[in-house]
Amino acid sequence: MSRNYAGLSRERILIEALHIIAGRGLGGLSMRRLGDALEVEAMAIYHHFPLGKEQLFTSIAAYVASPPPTGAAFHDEVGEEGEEQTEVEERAVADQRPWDQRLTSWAEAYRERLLTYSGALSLLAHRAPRTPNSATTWALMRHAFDEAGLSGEEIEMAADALHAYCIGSVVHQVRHSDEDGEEALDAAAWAARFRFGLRSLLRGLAP
Amino acid sequence: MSRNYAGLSRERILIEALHIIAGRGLGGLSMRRLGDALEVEAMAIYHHFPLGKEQLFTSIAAYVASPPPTGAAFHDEVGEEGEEQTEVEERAVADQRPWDQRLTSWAEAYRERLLTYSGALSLLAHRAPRTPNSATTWALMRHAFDEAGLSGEEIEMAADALHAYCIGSVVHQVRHSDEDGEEALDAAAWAARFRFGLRSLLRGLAP
DNA sequence: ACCTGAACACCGTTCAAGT
DNA sequence: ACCTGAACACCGTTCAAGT
Repeated sequence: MSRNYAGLSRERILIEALHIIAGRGLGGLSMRRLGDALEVEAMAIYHHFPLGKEQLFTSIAAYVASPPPTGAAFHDEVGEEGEEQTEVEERAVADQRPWDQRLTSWAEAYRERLLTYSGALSLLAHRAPRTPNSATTWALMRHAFDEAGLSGEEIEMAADALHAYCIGSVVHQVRHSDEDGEEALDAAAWAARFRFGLRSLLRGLAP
Repeated sequence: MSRNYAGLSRERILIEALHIIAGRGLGGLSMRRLGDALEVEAMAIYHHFPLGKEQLFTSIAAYVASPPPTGAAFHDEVGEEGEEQTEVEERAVADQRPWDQRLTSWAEAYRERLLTYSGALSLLAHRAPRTPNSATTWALMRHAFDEAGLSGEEIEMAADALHAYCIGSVVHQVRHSDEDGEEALDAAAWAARFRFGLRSLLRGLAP
């Protein structure tokens, strides 16, 4: 074929990659299959991800780990503050509920997102992307844990613990929900367990 | 070569695979490279792992996630109670320290093991092996959380939360310790953060 | 700039064959 | 039972070429 300006973009490639991962698992994602799904030769992808599959993986990890209501994750690494981001930050600060309710909302949204893209979960184990809104999350944490009475390094440690609990909960659920065991838990039961542990952790973190 | 009875075994293959993962990462583990390291044709591995690489991965996950002082993880799936296991169980029950100290010891040992084989961490996200001593761990949890005052389903939820926190902490550390950020944490700092969150979680779990 | 197509080195797995 | 060696389909990536 002569011309094939397929309107390829990083965003389209990323979305299609997530489709394939959702359908056939992470191992089912190959550059050739991704090219087929995009109706393009596989090699065309390298024009948008010059560093190849590893770069694609990193971008997927960034997309999954960040909770953007807009397409903030697709902005280039240059950390220019988009309008959406400031908006999110303002909303986070404007939230007048008590600190534990704010963190509960954040944690449940984060869990939801990780669960939605659970097929890409293993990518998060070795890739820490510089997500544009990680600063926003950090601001939210600092604000909430400060209100809770923590100070200095305690805030950092509490934020780490909360992140760890969220990621670990989803990993734990994904690990065990494929089980054929006697009593397999449904989604609601897993959510209840998540909230139980979350409540306990937040209670224990407050001095 | 005519004869090459290389004394191959599931255990030798597993150990060598972990070596390769430690040195070159999970992506660097190929059947052919594994064969080379064992001084054997790659295809010989299929005699010990007939289901191929997927079975090898599951076995690695089982080995990493189980804390056997002996080689308990290599026993066949047939759940015969080995002597070592009963021994471990007795030791766990004989531990006279308060419940939170017992769980702290368990959690720190679990974390240590996950950290030792952190290269295989992503395998744990999608494989829940029937580990021989998972029953032992469960007994320890039940005993400890029962002593803490939890009852019925609360004990299960607390045990899940503890597991989730441990896995998530290691994932979080591995994700971020490769960072080139301004203040990279050393191993001791990460351990301190782990203990801080663990203490908080256990405190919050007690009624 | 954006995409193609052939090529290269590597991969997992099957299968018949050797001892 | 345990391992070899050739073969097959597939993979990631490079590179010269097309528009």
